[in-house]
Amino acid sequence: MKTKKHNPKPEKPSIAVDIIIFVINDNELKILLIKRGSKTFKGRWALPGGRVDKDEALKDAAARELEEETGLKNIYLEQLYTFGAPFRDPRGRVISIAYFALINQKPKLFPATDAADAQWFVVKKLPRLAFDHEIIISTAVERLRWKLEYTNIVANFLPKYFTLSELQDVYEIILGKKIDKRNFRKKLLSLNLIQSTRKKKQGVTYRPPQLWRFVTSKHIILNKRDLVF
Amino acid sequence: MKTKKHNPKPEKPSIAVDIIIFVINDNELKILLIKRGSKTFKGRWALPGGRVDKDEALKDAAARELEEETGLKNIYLEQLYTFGAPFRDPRGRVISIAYFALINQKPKLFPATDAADAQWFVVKKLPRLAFDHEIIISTAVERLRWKLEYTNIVANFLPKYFTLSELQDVYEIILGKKIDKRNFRKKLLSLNLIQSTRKKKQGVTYRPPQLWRFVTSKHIILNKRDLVF
DNA sequence: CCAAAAGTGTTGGTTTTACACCCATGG
DNA sequence: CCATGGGTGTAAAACCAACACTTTTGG
Repeated sequence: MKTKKHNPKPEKPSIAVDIIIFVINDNELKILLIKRGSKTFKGRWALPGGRVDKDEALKDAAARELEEETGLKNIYLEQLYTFGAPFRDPRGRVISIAYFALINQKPKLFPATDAADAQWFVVKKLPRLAFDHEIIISTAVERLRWKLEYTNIVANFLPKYFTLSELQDVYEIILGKKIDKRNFRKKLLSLNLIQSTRKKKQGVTYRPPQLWRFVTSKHIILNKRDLVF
Repeated sequence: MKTKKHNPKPEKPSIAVDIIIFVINDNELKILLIKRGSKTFKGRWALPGGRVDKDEALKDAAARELEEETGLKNIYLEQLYTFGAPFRDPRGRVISIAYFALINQKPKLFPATDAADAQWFVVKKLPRLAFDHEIIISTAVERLRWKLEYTNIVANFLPKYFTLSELQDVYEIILGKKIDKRNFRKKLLSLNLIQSTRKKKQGVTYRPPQLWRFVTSKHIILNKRDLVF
């Protein structure tokens, strides 16, 4: 084989970021979707996202879009994957770098001006989506499940203080299966990711559970074998 | 917080793909680097890569660049990460989608016309590199190690028929540690990824080892606990 | 018969899984 | 005293880590 000089048509596609914002609410894993107001895919639901500014880092663009929709700053954000199929956007080529964010409560929403509406959807019951957003979302869910098992990423879904049952609930909701309570506690405690505060949850009508917190808010990658339920 | 309509300067950066081509050779993990002939970073070594054509899928662009440099087709290619820091390229904004490729032997090289040279480098002893390519490479090595432990990706480094020692060598080289031979065999055989051919390797001056092959060339994701040495 | 690498099992320790009852509180 | 979820231990099975000698071939 001889090298053919490759020359044709280098193009300048548009660059966008799309964000999957995950939250746990009402015992469900949910994501935020925006109802499209502009003509392409008008009325369909889509991931929040937008253009990357000049001299703006990709992650900063994602953080900005996140803040514009939710008002939240300093949120866990991770680059997911880059979607660049030639005709994924009917208006012309758009390469989208997808990020996902984890938040610990539903914020008030500030739907961007080109959106007709914004709503939280249970991940297992999504409406029809615009573009290739189904694939982006399922990639994100897969990654989330995966990282739940070998990082301390779960911390981002919880308030500063939480009970072991609340923590277990998050695992069960995302992994989609029941975990034995004793085994769950044994394992989590053995990892030294969380520590007991000496406080108890107030105002419950049953035996008050202890409150725990994560030892660190840094992202920790566990030993591969560690967190498999 | 009120939604500020976000409008300023959406730009059209250039899009490129960069490829980390891994091979195992002389008991070392190596990658292909290109010596830059054009003025920016002239003389420095860099990853092979190039522009994405109009209507060309990102992975196809990576595959094309790979073929242009090596003549190889139908190679395992996986999207690694997207690097888009605003000033990573001094000529202007370039967003690079990095892919990595695994090949099972050094091919003849066809250095592209804008390259002064192309060479294989041991990953642990790289020269100074252009752009942010150190970070791209270390991200790739990390991913490779990780995937070695929970997929059958290792198959791509081996010829169709191979011995168990050759397979073990690949693991040891990439993971950078010795593995006990008996435990290695026990575990690998229990996974049913490989099967014995009834043949033996010819022309060796010692007890001829059995030849094995992978049951499938499809990418398989193992049970998380499975392949940890 | 020598050199070289191939091939092969056992044991002890650790981890995982499965499983059920009593406790502390508020009403 | 009832309802509610909180909190706790044990035993069997599976898995992992450490370890050394015999075999087959070519020269």
